[in-house]
Amino acid sequence: MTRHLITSALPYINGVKHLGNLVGSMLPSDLYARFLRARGEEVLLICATDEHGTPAELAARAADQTVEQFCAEQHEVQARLGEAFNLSFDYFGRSSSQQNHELTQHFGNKLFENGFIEERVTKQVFSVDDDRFLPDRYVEGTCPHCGYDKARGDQCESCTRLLDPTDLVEPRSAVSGSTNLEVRESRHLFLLQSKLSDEIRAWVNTHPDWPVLVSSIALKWLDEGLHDRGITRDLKWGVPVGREGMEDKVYYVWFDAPIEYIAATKEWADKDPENRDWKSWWYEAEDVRYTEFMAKDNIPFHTVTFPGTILGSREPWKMVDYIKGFNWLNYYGGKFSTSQKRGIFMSDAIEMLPADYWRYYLLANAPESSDSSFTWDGFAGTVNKDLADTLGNFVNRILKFCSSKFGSALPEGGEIGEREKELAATLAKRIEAYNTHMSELQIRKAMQELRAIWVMGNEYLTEAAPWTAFKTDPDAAAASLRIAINLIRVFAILGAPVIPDASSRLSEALGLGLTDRDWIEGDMMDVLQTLKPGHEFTVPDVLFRKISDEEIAEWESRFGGSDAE
RNA sequence: GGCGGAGUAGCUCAGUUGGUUAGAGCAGCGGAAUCAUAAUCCGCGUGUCGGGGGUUCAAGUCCCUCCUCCGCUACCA
Repeated sequence: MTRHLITSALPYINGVKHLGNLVGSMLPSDLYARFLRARGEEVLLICATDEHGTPAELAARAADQTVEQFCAEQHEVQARLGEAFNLSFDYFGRSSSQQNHELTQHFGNKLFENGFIEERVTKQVFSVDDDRFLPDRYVEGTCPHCGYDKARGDQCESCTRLLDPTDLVEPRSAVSGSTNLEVRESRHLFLLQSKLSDEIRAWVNTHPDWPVLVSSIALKWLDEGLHDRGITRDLKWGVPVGREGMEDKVYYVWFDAPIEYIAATKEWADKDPENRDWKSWWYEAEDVRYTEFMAKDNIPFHTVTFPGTILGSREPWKMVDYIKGFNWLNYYGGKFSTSQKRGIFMSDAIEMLPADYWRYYLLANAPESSDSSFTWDGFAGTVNKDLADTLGNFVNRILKFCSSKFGSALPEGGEIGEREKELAATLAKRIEAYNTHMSELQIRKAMQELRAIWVMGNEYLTEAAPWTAFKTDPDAAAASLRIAINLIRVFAILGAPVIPDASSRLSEALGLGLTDRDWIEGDMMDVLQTLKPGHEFTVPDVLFRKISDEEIAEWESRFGGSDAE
């Protein structure tokens, strides 16, 4: 049977991630993994923090910590937030792990052996006072074209012209402001992507099923011609190149980060080597289907750069089968931004409301076909209407009514008839559509279908009207209540990949002990009669609370989310 | 500048390879019901499908052009 390897783009170590990061890779990867597990599939879901690079070093410096300390702490913060949002990673690794050092060096060496790497001498800006080389964008100065005094060494944000750091007038270090800069020569390894271009294109062409967003970005890069790319940096923090004459150099973060997908799997296996075989997932893994999740900024690295690394190794490593790419989640017209403190961060969100509220809203509004917008109004509307009213209130009304009229167990008596057959038929159709959308990763459509399934419960109740039937024909009321309570079980199971906490509470209320391997299958008439008369239940607390207008107003002002901004 | 994505009802969005009166949810209006978190269910949409031109028996869907927004542009990751 096919095994499913799933990876989420690695969140960068540089601070808590916002809702845009969450919905752009981590959350949908979790949804897919949970869905597949429930269908009985073997799944390995891998994520990790991406810890190397200049921003990590500077963030550590700003926090007055060593970069090792900083990364260790931030990794823990992100791991805990992942747990808080119920992200069911089988392993959440670190790109700074020993395993990744070994694998990154392995790939580097293979590429070298196979003639895809060569050394070149480059000229780089060196900041004497900072005692470090500076990436182009960490050199600031006055733009020679427009006079903007905060132009960066790679591009002037004012006139958008591309620049070279040496073009800048009065250049200074963006790290310290020091103007004591020199241009020094440095030898670096270059990945000869131009030699691999045809192979990469041929590989991309074997995947016509990819979303347009993904393949168009990949082909664009290939059509423009791949540049040979420097894959080492003059930094101390990173994977050492380990080559003679390059003792002070590390691999570029974008070279080692995707390799961490493999290395994190090894980290996972090393925790329990007797029972876990990391290599079977990645090497000659013919029975594995590999799906990657990422936002659109990551697509070139996963469709071109990383595949080039693997192809150039001339070893049979697993390459991605399907890529699910996402657009941006915007916040009142602009991007969520860490540096500008715009938007909502995972740590803020989880303090305000439980994970399920965010999970459902984000997935129901996932930016699949284009950028989508977060608004507080929309968020509260979705939570209140879909979760509290349609789903939560259904559970509440039916269990309260049953318990007050018949006691806290499924009542006996009555027979099911035509109405229930219709319900079963519709339910079967909707579940099939839900399964299809989930399998095809049409996330918003899947959420619409899930919601439609919840609505069916209320429709059924309106038609069966047990509160009316009870007065004249208690048996008929009992029969429809049994069906309705069985629907709650159906909702608990189908909703588990999306709102796992609520599903657990429903499972508990119905005394079911559902696991993440349960799913709804088989004849729907049987499904709707799974729980028999006499089966006991408890009435849970309100499943989802409503968000008030006052809260919306408060959050809008607290997070700067108003159109008047 | 180049490349890519997007502009569809008040709001958020669907609209397969061009084909009957352009759809959903929310909001709004009317009705039913009263078990329930004042929740539910039913009914109601004359929208220049960004503007203009073209191809076609037929275009939101193809072609050209213009406008607007967003992203990428390879040493931020």
